Amino acid sequence: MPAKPLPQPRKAPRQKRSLETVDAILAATAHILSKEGLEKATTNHIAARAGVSIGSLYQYFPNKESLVRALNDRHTQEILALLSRRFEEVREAPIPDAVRAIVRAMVDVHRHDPDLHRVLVQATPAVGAKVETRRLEAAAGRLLVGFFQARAAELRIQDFELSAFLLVQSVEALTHAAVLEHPGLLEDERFVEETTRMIVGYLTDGVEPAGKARRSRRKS
Amino acid sequence: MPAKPLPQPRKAPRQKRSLETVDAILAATAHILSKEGLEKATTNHIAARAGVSIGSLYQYFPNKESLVRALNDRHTQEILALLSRRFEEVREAPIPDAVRAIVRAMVDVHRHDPDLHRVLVQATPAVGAKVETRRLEAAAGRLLVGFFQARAAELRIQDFELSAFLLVQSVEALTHAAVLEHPGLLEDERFVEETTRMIVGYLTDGVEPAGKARRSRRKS
DNA sequence: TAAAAATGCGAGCTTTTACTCACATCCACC
DNA sequence: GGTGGATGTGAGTAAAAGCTCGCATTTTTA
Repeated sequence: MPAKPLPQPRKAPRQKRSLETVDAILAATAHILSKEGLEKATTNHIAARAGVSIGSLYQYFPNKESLVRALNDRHTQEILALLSRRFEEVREAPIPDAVRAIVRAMVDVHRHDPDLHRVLVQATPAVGAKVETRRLEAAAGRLLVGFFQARAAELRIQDFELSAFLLVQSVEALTHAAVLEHPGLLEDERFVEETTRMIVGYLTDGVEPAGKARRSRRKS
Repeated sequence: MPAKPLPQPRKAPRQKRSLETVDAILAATAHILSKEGLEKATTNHIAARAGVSIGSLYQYFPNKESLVRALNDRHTQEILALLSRRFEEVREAPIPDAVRAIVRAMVDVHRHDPDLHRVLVQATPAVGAKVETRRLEAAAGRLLVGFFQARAAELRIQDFELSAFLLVQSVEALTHAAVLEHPGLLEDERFVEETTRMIVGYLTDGVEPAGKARRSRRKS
């Protein structure tokens, strides 16, 4: 992979007028991506929809990639902010409640604008934005590891890093797959419940509230 | 999304000579995709690398998409064939062994040519080939559901379809994430073990060989 | 209010790239 | 060996889309 030209970031908007321009451009990008798809998202089309000239667009975004990147970054930030908050909230909650809250947070984020998320998932690798996704996954992983450390006594997992990787990837994939293939699942309580059950089982050993432990004995 | 023109499939190769041509084209596509990336994979470049004229390429592949599709289809078939075989083999194996075998199969498939897999994962959504991936997931899901039905007595899951969805998506995501971000993990025994443990825990209730059941009692 | 800076404009340039077509060559079959 | 179908060729076409640049307009500043 030969190094890309690496375009200089354009000047940042300073006046109110230009801030609105940038907003309009991003809004148009999001709208076109989610309603018309990636291939219809040409810079000229975006500029037109934003009610802005193509020249103005290139004053703030050095190239097409940076548009998708900007949207993706925003998305990424939102998710991370929400996750941080949730992790804070459940710091001392019972494990099942904590896990459920985190899973539900992920579902909620994606329920907001499924179309946009779908296209971002699809566009992100094509553009160079895999980096951002990776950063998000890493940050989420760190939050999880922190949680594990604080609650180590209640967990039976050994390698926190590895476990965090498994869970981050699984939950991300499940919400994405739901968005892409079974949008209905995002509204389905069972989806959150089963996912929670899987994770809690992995982290602890069984979800049953206590004492109700079942022992299915098989041939050793 | 307006319907695509849907290009007619070109004529199939009949003589040995042309079969070799088709092979060379596919090999070149795979090579360029895995070594130079998606954006370098122009039709002219592929034809050149294959030692074939651009005209010949278009005699057998109606458009660029169909090249990536053909590769992806082949990949998909391989995975499905391997999975079918493995599911057959473990039909009566203890659950943990069965799960481990399936997980390992997925890892093995991706270990073969990680670069190609990486690019396919990245290129597939950009091209229309999401369909094929979905078909694979559906087929894998059916294999899993079949397994669940045969072994229902040993499982505590209720909704086989939903559980199959969770597991198919999780395992696929984990192997892909490993390929993309931590290629080393594919060689790491712990990766297979932890993934297996997560799944077995979800399916049954705890992996401990029997009698060794642990009861971590928490505040109800 | 005048100069300077920031912002906005959009015709059109440039490059890229998928794809065609008219023709040459090879091979099977009689 | 000759005929017709299969196969191979690659210069060239056409369309798309990213992006520039010279200039107009608005806002800030002094």
